[in-house]
Formats: sequence, C-alpha cells, structure tokens
Amino acid sequence: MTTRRKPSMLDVAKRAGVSQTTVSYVLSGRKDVVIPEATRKRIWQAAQELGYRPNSLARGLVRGKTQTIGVLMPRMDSSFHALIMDGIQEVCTAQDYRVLLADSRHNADLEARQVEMLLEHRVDGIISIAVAGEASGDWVRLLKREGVPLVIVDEHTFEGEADCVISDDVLGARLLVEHLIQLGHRRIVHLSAGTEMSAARDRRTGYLLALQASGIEPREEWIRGDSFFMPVERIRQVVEELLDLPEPPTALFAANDDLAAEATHVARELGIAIPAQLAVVGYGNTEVGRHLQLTTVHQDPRLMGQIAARRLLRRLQETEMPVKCIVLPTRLIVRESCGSSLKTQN
Amino acid sequence: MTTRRKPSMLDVAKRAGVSQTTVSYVLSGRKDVVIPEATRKRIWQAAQELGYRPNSLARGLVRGKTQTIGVLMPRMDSSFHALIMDGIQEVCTAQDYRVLLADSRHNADLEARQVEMLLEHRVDGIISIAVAGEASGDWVRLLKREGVPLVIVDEHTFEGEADCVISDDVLGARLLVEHLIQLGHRRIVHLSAGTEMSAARDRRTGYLLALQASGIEPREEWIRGDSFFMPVERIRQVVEELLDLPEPPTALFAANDDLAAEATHVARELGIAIPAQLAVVGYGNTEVGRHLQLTTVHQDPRLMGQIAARRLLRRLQETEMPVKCIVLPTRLIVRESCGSSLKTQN
DNA sequence: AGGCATCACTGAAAGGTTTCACTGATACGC
DNA sequence: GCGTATCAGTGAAACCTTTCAGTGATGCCT
Repeated sequence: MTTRRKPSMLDVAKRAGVSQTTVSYVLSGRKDVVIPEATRKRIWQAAQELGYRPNSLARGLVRGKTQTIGVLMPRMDSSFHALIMDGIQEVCTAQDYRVLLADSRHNADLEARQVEMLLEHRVDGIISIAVAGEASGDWVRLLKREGVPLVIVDEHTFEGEADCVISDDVLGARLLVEHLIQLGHRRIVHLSAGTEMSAARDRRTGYLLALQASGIEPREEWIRGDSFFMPVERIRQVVEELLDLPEPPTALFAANDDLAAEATHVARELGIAIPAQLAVVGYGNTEVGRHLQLTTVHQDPRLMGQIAARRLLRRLQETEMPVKCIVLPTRLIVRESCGSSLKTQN
Repeated sequence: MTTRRKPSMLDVAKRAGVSQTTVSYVLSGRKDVVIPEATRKRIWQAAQELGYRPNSLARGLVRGKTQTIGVLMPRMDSSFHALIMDGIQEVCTAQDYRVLLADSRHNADLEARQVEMLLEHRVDGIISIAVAGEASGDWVRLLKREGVPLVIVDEHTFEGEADCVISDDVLGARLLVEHLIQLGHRRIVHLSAGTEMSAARDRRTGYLLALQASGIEPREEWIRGDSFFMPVERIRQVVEELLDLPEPPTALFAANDDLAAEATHVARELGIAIPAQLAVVGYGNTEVGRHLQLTTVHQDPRLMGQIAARRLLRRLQETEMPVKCIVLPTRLIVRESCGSSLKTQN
C-alpha cells in the first residue's frame, strides 16, 4: 500500500475535465463567476469521489488571511478562563473562524514567544485574556505596529492602545464593601490579588473608596495577598495573618470567590463562625461561590468572551474603528455568607 | 504610508547577499549543512533588521507537517474540560506544538464538520475530549483511514480503534457505593449522567456491581438522570423524584461532584439534613466538591490531558505503536457529606 | 600534477491554492 | 453580415518555504 499524496485541486480538475481555476471558483463558492450548474455538479462529484479536502495552508498563503484568531492566556485552568474561552469559541465557531490557542504559563518570556508564534501562523487577530504586567507592553505595541487587531479581556492597563473588555470592578467592589458597612461592619479586611492585574487593583480601589466614603480610615495591615494564583498554602497563611490581627476583622472581602472559599475554610478551621463572627464576601459569582452561599458580585465571563470575539471579528472587517474599552455592568448578589437578611434574586 | 508586504526569506537573502536557500538553512537551524559563523551572523542580522518572521503556512505546506494538533471537545465550559486542556497545553507548549481548538457545542453534525476543519488545516493529530455517541464512529474511522493519529480522553467507546485515556470509573463508583453500604445504607439511589458517555455508563455499572455484590437488589426507580449537562431545573426535578420515592433513599450517589452539589442544594431546600438524613457522594474531586466537603473519587483531569498529549506526540514520532487504552487509577476521598467518621488524607 | 574530499554555497522544483488577465464561442441587435 | 455582449471557461503568476541535486573553489594526499 503506497502512501499516496492527498488529492489536490488539480486532481479534481483532471477528473472533472476542467481547469484548476474552474475548480477553485466552484469549490470556494464564488458566485460572481458564471459556471453552469452541470459543470458545478461534475466538479462536486469529482471532488467527492476523490475525497478532496481543501488545504487551508495554501489558501491562507495566497489570501493573506487565515480565518484564524489567536487566543493568548496565562493558563487554561480556572473556570473563569474556561468560560471566557467558551464565549469566544461560540462566536468564532458560529462565524466560521478558528481559534489557535497559546498559553504563557504565567511567564513573560514565554508570553512574548507565544505572540511571535501566533504571528508566524498569520492569525488575523488576537484576543488576550487577563494578560498582565508592563512587560506585555512590548508586544502590545508590536501588534499595533504590525496592524494585527488585538482585544484584551479583563485587563485595562493598555486601554487606548487596544480594545478591551472588562467589568466595572471598582464599582463592584465598592457595592460589596458598602453593603458590609451598611450591615455595621467597620473592621473590614481585604484578601487582595495584588497590584499586577488591573482587575485586582480595581477591586482594591473600590474597597478603599467605600471605606473612605464612610469615614473609615483604611489600615495598611488590612490588605494582604498578591495574586489570584497564590498556592493554597500561601492563601491560608495570608488569611491567618488577617484573622490574627490584634483587633480582628469582622468582615473579609476576598478579591474573588475562590479566595473567599479558601478564606471560609481557614476561618472555619480556626473555629470562627461564618457569618456570625466573620462576614465573608467574594467576587465573580462562580459556581463555588453559589454552593457556599457566598455574597458576591456577578460577573459573566462567557459574555466577556463573546463580546471580545464579536469586537475582534468586527474589527477584522472595519479596520478603521476607533479603539474602545467596553465596561460591563456589575450587580451585587447577597447571600448568606455576609449575614445579611436581605436577599436579592438569584 | 503604503501597506508594505511582510519581508520574506528572499528579502533577507538579498540584504545578506546570499541565496534564499542559505537563509533557509541558517534560520531553520539545520546543523547538517556547513555554513560559517560569519555568514550566519550576517543572515541573522539581516533578518533582525527587516523584522523577518517565518511563515508557518508556507513551511507547513512544503513540509507536510504543521506542528499543530487539533483538540475537539463538546464545549469549553466545565473546569473538568478546562483542566484537561491545561494539561494538553502544558505538554504541547513545552514540546513546541500548537493547539487548534474545535468545539462541537454538543452537536453531532458540527462535530463532524469540525473534524473536517481540523483536517483542512492539516493538523498532525487530534485529541478528542469526552466525545460521545455512535455518530462519532464515522469520523473516528475516517481518521484511521487517513492515518491521522487520534487520542480520545475520558471515553472508551472506540477502544481498539484509537488510543484512549480514561480513569477507572467502574472501580471508582464501586468503591464509593461500597463505602456507603459499609456505613449501613441499603437504599442508595443514583443521580446518573445517562448512557451516552462511557464514563457515565461505567459509573452506573460500578454502582450496580456494588449493590449486587452486597445482595441488594437494584430497583429501576433508583436511577434517574440522562446527562452530565442537564440544565439546573432538570437536575432539580430529577433529584426531587429520587428523594420523593415511597421508600426514600438514605444515600445518593451522583455521577459527578457538580450534580452532587446540586442534589445537596435541593435536599437542603426540602429540609433534608446532610449527612444525617441523606448521605451524598459525588465523583471527580473538584473544587466545588472540596468546598462542600463532599465524599468523592479522585480524578486528575490535568494529568489525563498531559498523558493524552504525550501519547499523541509520541505517536507522531513512532507511527507503528499498537493502539492502547490507558486507565488511570482512582482513589476514594472520604469527607463529611457521607456521614463517615473515617477520614482519608486530602 | 592529478585526483578526491570538503567547503560554502546556489538553482530550481515542489507544495496547493487564488486571482488577474485573457480567449474562444455563442447570441443578439440592427 | 458585422460589431458587441455575455458566457464559460483557461494560463500563468504569485504566495513563501523546503529540499534535492549540483557547482565552483579550495585544501590535502600521494
């Protein structure tokens, strides 16, 4: 059994008794060229019989477009990232675009190399999810120079240089903390995700704004934590520090639901009753938060992905759209973990 | 500003004063061809100055290999799928392979079209995650005919026709249910995920085996549920049916942790105390399960992804390996939700 | 001095498609 | 019967790389 070459357009052309050009016109469905139905049928049949499959590489090479977008992200592990991807996929699949994945494994060098990889593959545009740090500025500007459209999700550090899709985290955090203050809390600590990512910064900002608006002087030792991706032991250590303060907090605002869930565990292990002795609130409205009855702020990562993808695909058509930052609204979801008697829907 | 063409090898060649062939040899790092260091330097510099970026499409076209694998999955929403992806990504990124994503949105037609799409892109191989149904048999056999390596994750329906990576779900379910029986339960119901996916079938099988081994006659009305992806309302309805039986169950085995979590909610809403009145166990050892203190069986989706990717990449080298089904061991994790006093590690 | 090996390259084909500029042939109007 | 449209295609270049088969020019051996 000789491993035979895959059939090409030329093979189809020969079998159908026409030129390769005609096959191309028919198979790529160009309707501005007149080919009678009979000929089309012959070509379709020949293609069918040979098991012909168009070669996207050759097509991309000559067209200069690949109908492929690149998606860059630090890792594909949390459900937040997964849901953003799901939204992107949904839109891209519906519009017949392909998705080439690139992860940076939380490593700036690799991130830059992955961007290079995507460009080598001649993707038509790039969506980057929650990418961080000033180091990323280099490739963000590179893409701009090269004219490769970029949409950044959940990060607005490069607002003005690329489209971005974020949620209103300052407001969300503020709503959450104001809710705690209304419940009578004054010593509210923040399990933070650091300052590298804008989402983390914004939530901290909203926290501080809420305190200040109520005349509560924020204390330096009330804020701990440095990333959304701290290993569990680190989270536990930080939470213990916060709970062991000389004047212990009565409420804790975690930068996302996962951190809040972990904080809940630690508190329980320390014999602290929730919400009686400690109110805990999270951020993001994840499944974990729902199951733990966590008061939180609603976020819709799938929608963020959809919007990002739609924006990118639109930009591939209309090149000259002004860059913008799309901010999704947030909404407070009150559940048991904060000890509130009020309940919102959902 | 004229939109100028991207620099090609020929441009680099001209600038460095050598032939295109030489540039190719130097830039693709072939060490079997002798080119003095001075020439290499000149070429690297020329490439640098021009901002040359190799074109993977052209390379793939001539090489007949793309260093790209396709990943097919129903959707990218659950963290189970995300973690499998993460494992795949990790291995592929490390070995300098790219990942082209294709989702079928739980639709058999689209699934077949996505496979076709991957083949048009000339991927070197395909990993398919939790793909189901006899309809998939068509493209599984197609890939075999075309000689495109395939690894199937979390599904062994096509064992023998393609490599697969699964966990020992029959055993896992059996351990779980035997544990319940040891705790004294006799009326154990199963919130099932139907019969379409092998994982769901296997867990049901393990459940039945455990009952039979203890001389408990399984009743038809003890098994309800038809998919891992039931909408929440459907899950609730099914759980209520199970809990409302004339002789109510004392234990419930859900086909995965998410279903178990939902069942827990429903039970609580019905005023049923867990584990006092109803023991609940799940499957998969997910974050949700951990936070709910759910007794479960450990699964490592990231590892499954890694193993699948390693298997596929290896098969791309050694074409003639026999097909095999890799079965990962499972491990019982006892927590509070089953009312057991024994505790295992983790 | 002649033969051979190695060095440092080069030319051209091949890979599969799209697209522009054509070309015969038929039909139609007058 | 002639000019012009439309029809139904075709030929060849272009896209960018890899790779095979060479080719002069040295260096070395005997």
